[in-house]
Amino acid sequence: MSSAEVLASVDIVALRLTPESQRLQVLLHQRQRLPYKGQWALPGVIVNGSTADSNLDAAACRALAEKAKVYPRHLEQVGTEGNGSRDPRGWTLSTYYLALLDPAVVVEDPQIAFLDLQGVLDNEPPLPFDHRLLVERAYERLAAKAVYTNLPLYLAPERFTVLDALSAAQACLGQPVNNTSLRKRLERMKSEGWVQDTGEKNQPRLGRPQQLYRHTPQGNGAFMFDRSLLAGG
Amino acid sequence: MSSAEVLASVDIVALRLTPESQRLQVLLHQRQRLPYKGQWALPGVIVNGSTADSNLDAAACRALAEKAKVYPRHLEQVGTEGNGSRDPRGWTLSTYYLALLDPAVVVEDPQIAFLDLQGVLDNEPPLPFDHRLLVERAYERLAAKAVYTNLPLYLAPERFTVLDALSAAQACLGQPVNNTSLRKRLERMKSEGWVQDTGEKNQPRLGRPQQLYRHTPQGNGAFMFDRSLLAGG
DNA sequence: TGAATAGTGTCTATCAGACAATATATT
DNA sequence: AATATATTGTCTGATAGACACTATTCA
Repeated sequence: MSSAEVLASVDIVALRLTPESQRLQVLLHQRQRLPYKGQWALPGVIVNGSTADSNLDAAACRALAEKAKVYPRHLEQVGTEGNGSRDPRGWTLSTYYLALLDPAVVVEDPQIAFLDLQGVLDNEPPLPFDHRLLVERAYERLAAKAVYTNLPLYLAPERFTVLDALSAAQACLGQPVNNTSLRKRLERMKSEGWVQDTGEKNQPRLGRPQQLYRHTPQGNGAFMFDRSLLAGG
Repeated sequence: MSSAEVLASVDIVALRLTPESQRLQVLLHQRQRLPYKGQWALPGVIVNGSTADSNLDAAACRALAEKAKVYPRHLEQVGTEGNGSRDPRGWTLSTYYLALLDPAVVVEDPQIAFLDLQGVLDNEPPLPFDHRLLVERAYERLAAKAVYTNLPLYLAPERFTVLDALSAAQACLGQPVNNTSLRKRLERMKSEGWVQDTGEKNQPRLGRPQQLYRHTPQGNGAFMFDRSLLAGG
């Protein structure tokens, strides 16, 4: 029943905001091979299979580049699932990553699509393997980190307004976020060099123009706040 | 250079507090096989190799049970390292876990030892493979979570005093923790059922007796506080 | 001028943290 | 009584959050 080696793959849960910045979408790709040929699934590759990989993170980048020609703003490993039932081919491992994309990314490949995250979590459409579970875990990671880091900003446009940042945070958390609190967080990040005021403005259909900011991460990690955004429930 | 399958293992970074509750120690085991036979290394097993594993978590439990006959209070997956240079046998994957042990655990097996965590991080003794890196990552996870969860309590004795909880937190964070803040956290946990007052007391050599508490987790996750313990720097 | 939207200022509640005050034991 | 330790209470500071107020545009 068991052998010394197992089939190992890397799967990517790549998220972006819809153009209206209201909802999250998952990048899926239509499988070209068995099993589950033709179904929408997470982009992934076999680790160090027909293509050599220097390490797992490189394999993750390769998966996104090969399958979707997309380069993420943020990429982090979430976990590894391994058991004998997730893949009909036998005992397999999948290390899965959370990737956050620029909302401006375009994909013309018809085998690639962005589907509504909440739909996927509700099994619409159902994904093969345990991909729905992987999506859920990756989203949980994002939601947990959105409470006390700037992770949502990696989903906002290159130059963003306060409203863009607010929408991103709300999409990550799945609930309303206090406008004042978010502004204060942006202020603090500005004073620490993580956000810059571009000086430019964006004119909405009506009303006062919106200031445009730019996200300028100082280092690899995320900016950590020392309080939860959801303290008051 | 590459094949369809890779060697996958699970390694455990199991920590406990020293009897004086001042420092953390890592559980290591003396390797019985090549490579690195005779050296102190993390306990681990080949996933679904000569022994079948229903899933990765089960393999992690098996590693601890087989190698050290130890059962952790808390076990969580930290990450997976995979590359061609970490193991002389070729391209390998290791999924590594953080395990928190009761300080009362005893191990009589001479092939098992608890070595000082800080020493191991300083390469004393040097560990084979990339085990030092895995230890570092697991400890980073613990330190990060100690800031806003009750994770350190899983390292405290079954019935603990405020001082025990304080020592555990300090050992996890690697820096002093405010006594008042910790007491208030215990108060809150008590009001939410996560800590119980046993009514018993412990008499130190001198001075007022210490109240003894018991840690009673309500569910699988950790208790989350909505502020950092280290907000003031 | 009025509607719509953006941005600022003020106040409250909560909790980390410093520190003083009190309680309970041993010698 | 003196000392040591634990525990309680008081005060300050930072910041999330609610909300009122001001600013800037278009129709």
